[in-house]
Amino acid sequence: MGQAATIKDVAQRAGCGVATASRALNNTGPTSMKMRERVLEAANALNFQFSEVGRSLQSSTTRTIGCVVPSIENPVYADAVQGAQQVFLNAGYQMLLICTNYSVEAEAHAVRTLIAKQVDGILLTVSDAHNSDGLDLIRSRQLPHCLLFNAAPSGQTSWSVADHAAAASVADAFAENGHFHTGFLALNFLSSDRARQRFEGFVERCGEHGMARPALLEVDDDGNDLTAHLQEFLSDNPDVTGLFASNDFLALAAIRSARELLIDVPQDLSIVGFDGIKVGQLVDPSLATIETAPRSLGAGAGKTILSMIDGTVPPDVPEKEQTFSFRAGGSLVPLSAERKDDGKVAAFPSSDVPTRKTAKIQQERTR
Amino acid sequence: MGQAATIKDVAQRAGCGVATASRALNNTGPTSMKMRERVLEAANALNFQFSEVGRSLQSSTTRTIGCVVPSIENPVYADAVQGAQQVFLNAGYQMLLICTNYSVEAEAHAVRTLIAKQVDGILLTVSDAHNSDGLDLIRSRQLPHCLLFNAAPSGQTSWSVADHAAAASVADAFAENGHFHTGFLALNFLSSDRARQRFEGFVERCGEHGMARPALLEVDDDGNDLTAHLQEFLSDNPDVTGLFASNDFLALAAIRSARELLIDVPQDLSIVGFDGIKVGQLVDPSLATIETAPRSLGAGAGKTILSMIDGTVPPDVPEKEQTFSFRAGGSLVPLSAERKDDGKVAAFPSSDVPTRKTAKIQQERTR
DNA sequence: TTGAAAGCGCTAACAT
DNA sequence: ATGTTAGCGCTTTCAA
Repeated sequence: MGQAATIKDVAQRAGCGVATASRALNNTGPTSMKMRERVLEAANALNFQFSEVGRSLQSSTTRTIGCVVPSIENPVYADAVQGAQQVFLNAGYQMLLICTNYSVEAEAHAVRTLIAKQVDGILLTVSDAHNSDGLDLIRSRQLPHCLLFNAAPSGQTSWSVADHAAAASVADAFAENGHFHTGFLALNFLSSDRARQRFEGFVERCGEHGMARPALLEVDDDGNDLTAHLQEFLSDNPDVTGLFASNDFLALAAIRSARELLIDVPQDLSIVGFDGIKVGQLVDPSLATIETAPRSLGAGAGKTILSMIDGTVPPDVPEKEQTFSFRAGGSLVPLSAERKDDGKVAAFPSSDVPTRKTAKIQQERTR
Repeated sequence: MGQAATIKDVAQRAGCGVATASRALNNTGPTSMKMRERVLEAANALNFQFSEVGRSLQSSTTRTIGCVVPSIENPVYADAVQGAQQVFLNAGYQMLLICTNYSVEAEAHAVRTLIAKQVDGILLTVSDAHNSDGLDLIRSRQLPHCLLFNAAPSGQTSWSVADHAAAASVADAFAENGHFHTGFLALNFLSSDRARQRFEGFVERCGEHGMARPALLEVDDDGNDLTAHLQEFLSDNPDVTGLFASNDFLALAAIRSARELLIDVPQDLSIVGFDGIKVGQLVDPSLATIETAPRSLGAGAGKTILSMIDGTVPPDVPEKEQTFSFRAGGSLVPLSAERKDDGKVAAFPSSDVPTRKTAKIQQERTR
């Protein structure tokens, strides 16, 4: 096979015009049995394949959908992307994937690229859905699009986890287990509106439970020296008995770091994650976490885009409460009697007043 | 912004011919300062963006590369894909991603689709590199391509782990630790030439060490009832003290299953994985495994494709020995004295003759 | 039932 | 320095 055959070659070999060849190959318009066979045979002989580029130019449609996510190294995005990709494939669409590495500039650039490529729609997760150049660009072009993981600003569809409510349910879990002094561990806090939502939801519900205001432990690097940060954090906040990590990887890393510091999880410190990645159930102690369904979200968002493109009725987004569920695990246990202090604290303003703590705890943490 | 502006619109507004507009916008060919400015301004005013489809049709190049992998739910592929994507992006190429879910039919279909989309190259992992319709299709079109993870059939470039050698080094590790009766745990054995390579390499080296022929435990489902399979396997092969899983997820699942069966890992059963995924180091016991660098493989394969496209000299593929390294971990320890039997066994043929075992072990396994 | 031709957006060869 | 035009592969009028 030398150069790729075009429809012209097929027509020539079949001894007919290109229009006839097109009609025969596409089953569009009338064709005599005889002609049809000759064309099909010619196409076969030449190993003919349509060029989608030519088709796209003339139809101004590419059957391609762009997908922009921060990183598929995070299984949450990977699963979502794959869910969407599957939906697209079944509908005869292909997916152009761009990872932004949590950079807003990359987001905007990605969108520009996708627009240039004439994608029929864009599926994307942005850093901040309320302030995104990428999104603005898409809107100005009125391109079919759907947010994924980001809560939609207003009236727009998006497939996302109810981060605020989910995080609140973690506060509930801590409260039920007697943990009133908690911490929130976050990575990429600034580059993820999801993490911020989770923090807010967590803080708010903690307040409603009369718990101390969660202390924030923010790490920027890849969590390599998390151990040092955690140690400092715990010595700064000796009352903390429960830690909520903004994702499961961080939670797992925190468990490891705690182990290094000879802090027993869950006896000395309970830890809860977020996302519900597979390995969370394989480890010991198993990870208490918020279980989410990234693959379904991706698939749903994919279907939404497709329906925007062909004008059919879009699938219903799940109810807020359906987007997550608390999953119990060995990493969260009731506060042991010896670690209990006087329980609930006063209102938030006074929450940073140190509460009583036993010598034993101090010892355990510093040995 | 209503309909997307074309270069014609820009030319019209700038009061010049399309060629001039094209030259000005692309910095190709001569243009007077005055014209250039007017064109740029017009383009700006109209929010003009080139249509890559038009460009592609005329240049018969799409600056798009196809990527076909089994599934990005597996972090190994996800990392590789992201590594490649990054390389492509830096070179101004986009990536069309198709996941095959380990189906060979999907592989061929994906390749056909990518050819129709006129991709400039294809990066792919196939089920069996020595018998792949997808690969044949690509070859018949003489499309630039590069295998990823698959060992290349002959003379072809591929970026892959030296599975055979890596698996052999696992046999070494077991031997060093006194484990002479081992098992091999595999998933998707039939749909992955990698898994088969690993098995072969492992078996071969075990033979060289005078170890018993590894018993094969193959699971087809998603490893949900792995526990039952493992139990049966261990009671069928009571001598086995070391288990080599064909990937880290399986290894982790095996550890969990062992725990359910009240088998202590690593005291009663040592386990080694493959891939070196991140969480392996976060769990307890940490996972002994073969560490690989999927991201680098993806990036390397990406660079190879790009160099094939623009005719530059391709990067060197790493030496076999550089593609992996054994990573020690808590899941593999020396065989405890009480579990030791008479050590080395005879030659392979007689390896299925049951060897002596202490009552204690039996008891531990069945309690 | 078939074919000729226009045109999708762009670039490049050629002419001015 | 600039404009005109052909042509990339395809579909779709419009005529025949």
